[in-house]
Amino acid sequence: MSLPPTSRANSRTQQIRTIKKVSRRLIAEKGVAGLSLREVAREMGFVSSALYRYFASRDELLTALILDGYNDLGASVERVATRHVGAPSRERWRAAAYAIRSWAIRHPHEYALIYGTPVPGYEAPELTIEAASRVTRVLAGILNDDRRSRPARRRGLPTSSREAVLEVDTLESVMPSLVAGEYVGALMAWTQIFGFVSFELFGHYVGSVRDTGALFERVVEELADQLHFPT
Amino acid sequence: MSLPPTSRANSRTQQIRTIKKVSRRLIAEKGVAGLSLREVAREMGFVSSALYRYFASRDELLTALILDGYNDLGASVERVATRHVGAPSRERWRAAAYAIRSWAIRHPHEYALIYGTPVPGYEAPELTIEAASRVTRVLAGILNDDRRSRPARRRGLPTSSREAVLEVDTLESVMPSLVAGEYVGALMAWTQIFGFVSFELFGHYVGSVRDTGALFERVVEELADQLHFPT
DNA sequence: CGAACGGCAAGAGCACTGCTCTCTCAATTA
DNA sequence: TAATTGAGAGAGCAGTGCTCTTGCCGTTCG
Repeated sequence: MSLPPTSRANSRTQQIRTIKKVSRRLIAEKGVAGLSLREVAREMGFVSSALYRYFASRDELLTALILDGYNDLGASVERVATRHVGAPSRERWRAAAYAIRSWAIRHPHEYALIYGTPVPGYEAPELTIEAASRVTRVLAGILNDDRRSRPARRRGLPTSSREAVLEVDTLESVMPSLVAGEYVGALMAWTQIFGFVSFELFGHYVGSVRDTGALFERVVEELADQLHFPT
Repeated sequence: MSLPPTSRANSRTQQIRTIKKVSRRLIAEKGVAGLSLREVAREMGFVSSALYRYFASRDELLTALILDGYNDLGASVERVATRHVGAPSRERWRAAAYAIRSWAIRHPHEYALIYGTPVPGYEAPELTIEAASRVTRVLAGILNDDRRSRPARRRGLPTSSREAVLEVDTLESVMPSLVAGEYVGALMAWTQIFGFVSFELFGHYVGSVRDTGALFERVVEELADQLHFPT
């Protein structure tokens, strides 16, 4: 039942990695609710109580998986945005948007895990919000780069009362070419994409939308218009 | 332990009503995951197996609650839209949008139940999609009434390739003054509101948005602009 | 009027869950 | 080499959804 000495010598982080890997597979197969510590343990060939050496509770394991989810999605979108650096803003924007949707479609259960109903009595550990903001930062970054690259056009967006809407602390230094009103634009575009993907994945478009892919394309273009990316 | 004969005479539908009422309370207190048939039974003063006379499974109870949720939200939005019939389109639109958000804030767990992660292995019974579409229909209805009331302005929206995106069967007869492209507009506005409310309720704006109420006002106005509701 | 019927609740029990505790044994460190 | 630490085993608690059998009681039918 026990593993050979070579894998017994596996480092702690190695074991944690395996636990999360198995958990992810189980979640992908049977959804978040179908994840059971006992089953993970069973698959790894040891007893359930042993898992508590690595994670203090099921919720702690879930939190770790959520964090990984945010980071995986975030990294995926960042990668695409980096690959398209220098490309026309609209194209970069498209690429990022498609990357989000495609990640969600490839990992529906993980998407549900991070953007669906908060699992326990809903607690958002500080750690996660940093990882969670990676997507937003990429989108805002694309907008920022666009404005920096064509600094002439000042759109008449009054920023007076609108700045109060946001927490600007983390923003000011990072994307100087963005006025707060434009940051709101990026945030709203992200909100729209999130709404779309959630509706699509959770089946809320069934019965009204036939070709969700085509609709998404259109939504992305419309958002690009709203963000004033030149055609 | 058993109830007095008067309530023994309660009709079956009455019992079902109580079960759902207690369930809703428990969900409101401890979230969807915290709903347990045994606890419902305990609160009603009888044994868990008795509940299976009324609901074949926990999932069936949940499905019933989901249906009720859709209908409650739908009715709430319809009521507001009806109350503002004849009012300027923009005002009707505002009222409907605020009704959605306020219902969600008042029933966060029920909102999570119907728009969060699909609970079981995710099954969308045909029954629910009708109830689920009530909100969309109200929003599209507002748009339809607006276009009917000022039929002159034909915006140059090419509807050729865009109709293919939608299921138009249920739509054509119900809102004749809407071209498909505009129905998409209503659908997207609803998607945006859904995304906003979900982000707000599930804590995804924590750390970036300070005053969500103010931001929502702004979003509603911007959507009204996009839908071409006159100021 | 009495008997069969049908719905309702009780209770026991199965298989499962998360989690805690103690015990043992092996590897690592002093 | 001896002491310390860490990891897994195993039993056990309280809780879950769900099933099956038993018995009660009001209604309905012969």
